[in-house]
Amino acid sequence: MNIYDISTQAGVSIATVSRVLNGSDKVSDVTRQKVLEVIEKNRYMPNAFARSLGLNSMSTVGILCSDSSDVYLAQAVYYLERELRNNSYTSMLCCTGYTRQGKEAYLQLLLSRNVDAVFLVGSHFIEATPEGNSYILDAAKKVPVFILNGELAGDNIYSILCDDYRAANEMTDLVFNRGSKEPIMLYRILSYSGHKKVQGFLHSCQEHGIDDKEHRTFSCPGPLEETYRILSKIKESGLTFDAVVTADDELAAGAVKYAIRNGLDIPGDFQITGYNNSVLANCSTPEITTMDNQVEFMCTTAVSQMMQVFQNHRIPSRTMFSACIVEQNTTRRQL
Amino acid sequence: MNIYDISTQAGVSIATVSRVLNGSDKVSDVTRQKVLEVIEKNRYMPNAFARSLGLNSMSTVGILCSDSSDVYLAQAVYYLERELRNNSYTSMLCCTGYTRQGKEAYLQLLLSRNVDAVFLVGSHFIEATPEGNSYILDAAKKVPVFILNGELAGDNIYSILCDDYRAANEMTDLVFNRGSKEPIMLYRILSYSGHKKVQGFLHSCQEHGIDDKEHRTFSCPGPLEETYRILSKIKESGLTFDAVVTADDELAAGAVKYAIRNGLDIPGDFQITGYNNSVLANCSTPEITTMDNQVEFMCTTAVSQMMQVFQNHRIPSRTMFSACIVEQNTTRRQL
DNA sequence: TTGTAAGCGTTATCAC
DNA sequence: GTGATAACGCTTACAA
Repeated sequence: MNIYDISTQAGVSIATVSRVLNGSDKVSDVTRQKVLEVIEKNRYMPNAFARSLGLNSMSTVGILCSDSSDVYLAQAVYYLERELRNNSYTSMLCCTGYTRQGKEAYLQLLLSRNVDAVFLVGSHFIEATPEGNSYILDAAKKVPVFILNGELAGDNIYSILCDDYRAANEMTDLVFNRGSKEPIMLYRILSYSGHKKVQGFLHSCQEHGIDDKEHRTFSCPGPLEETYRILSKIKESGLTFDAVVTADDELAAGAVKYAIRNGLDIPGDFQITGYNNSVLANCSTPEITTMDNQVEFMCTTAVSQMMQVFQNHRIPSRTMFSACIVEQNTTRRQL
Repeated sequence: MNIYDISTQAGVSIATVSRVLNGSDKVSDVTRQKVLEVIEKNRYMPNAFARSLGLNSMSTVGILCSDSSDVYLAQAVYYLERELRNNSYTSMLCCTGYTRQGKEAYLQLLLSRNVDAVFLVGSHFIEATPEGNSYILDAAKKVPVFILNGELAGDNIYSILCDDYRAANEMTDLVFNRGSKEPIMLYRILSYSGHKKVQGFLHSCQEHGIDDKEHRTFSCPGPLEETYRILSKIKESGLTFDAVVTADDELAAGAVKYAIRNGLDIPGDFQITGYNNSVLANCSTPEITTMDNQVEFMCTTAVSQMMQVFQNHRIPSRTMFSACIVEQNTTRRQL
């Protein structure tokens, strides 16, 4: 069943059928009615491939993320997809893993499918060296690229990101205000946002006269139990600490485990802060003080920027927004 | 830059270029080399739309799920996407929400994009009445439909699901064996799998001589704090219970909260079991005994079944696999 | 082994 | 308002 069959049955040309399908007003009501009837009767649906070939677009965008089962990224993917669909775009999801190779290959894959735009979700995508990011610049020659929670300067590239530096700085300030004398920080890796968070932590330490601050940040890329082990090792090494500022809620949950297993009183002896305001912060008991980095806002902003770009509006190449602290029971005495 | 440009530059016909692109062996090495060179030089990529129009396929499948930010569904989406990509298919993700309307609309949307198959992830898709599922049967007339963790009989429909009845039954048995005298059960809603889990719980209660078992199952669709409230209410109502068997890890985390806030000793006074073996089970302290329902296996199986269907192999319309208990510290005294 | 030409099912530009 | 007809860029018989 194609447009020819419909045109024959309705006694009109395919051009007219096409006009009806695309809501052109240059069709008489009588004709339109007749055509619609035939379409309805046959449950005809126009062929998407032929349509895309003509229009050179399938109203589809690519979402690239390292791992869509990560609680934070899963949220982002969810909101992105919702907003895109609200704007009549469908989403192709590609999980790249964390290797440069994967990221490049799957970006290529999306481009080969002629997507209209690409969203890179998560700061993992940005490498430290310019050559490391050349594949993104290449992609941007074909379609607009939106980087969520990461930043890269370049033509046709738009970065939408949370001010992680300031957020981590404020979070560390909070911990000091609540009585910590010697906090440490746990982060995953020094990705774009990981780096910012560490800097924010260090700056707050500086302001509060912590001398050995450079030795108070620790990478912890592994799963939950590793967080526990790393904290135990830090303790054994002789470094003392009374608060753990972390780069995500899972790390914080690991720190809660450490505190409970060691019989530490939270938040009296030991404060903990998370990041991302995810379900993990609330699953934990006590509920973890965390940072709401506004994933939903980030995603709606990104999609709305995409729509603007498609309408040839000029938009800023960099949009930064602030996060806000959600204080719960790992920094504040429970009510 | 299209196939004509390449053919001109290489001094061959478009048919030959096409053959090279598609790895046909009916091309001489010399010609192939020349063509590949030109392709390389121009960084030519064939137009996906034209290609799909000719082949009537874009090697794309639709993944429909109610909410991809749900920890369990996010896992499933992740594994599905990975397996599909390994088999050279890309994934269109559509989150439908929980209304019948949404599910139907987005299934239509995917079909209108000419996907090669559809995956329905989560038991929410199956309605109690046959009319409620007619839209799935309709879809199956066009493309194979794979239902993950749900079941529906029909031509071209394949159900891959975990034996939730047996799993819940075994989990409840475990709780009895560990000394519980009066367990209760919390479930989200009576979806296909929700129903099975409740039945499994009831059967175990039956076996263990619990008389008022019908009054010991409770729906708890809301977020974490609601679980706490519901448990408090049950307590107030006068019903006593010493174990909570739940239908997912988040419910279990809520039960842990309830126990801790009430100063109950876990697992001595109070046992808790989760479901799904998600990160939430391990984030909690104590770590929650949970059910590994093998999401990864489910997804790889589904995708491999899809590949078989595409090769016109006959495969069973229903595949059920068993789950296995991951016992942790909410049922067993910590080592 | 290579080339010619006929689809694939739309959209869009012209005439009328 | 409507209808021919030419793109769109590929795959694939069939012919050579």
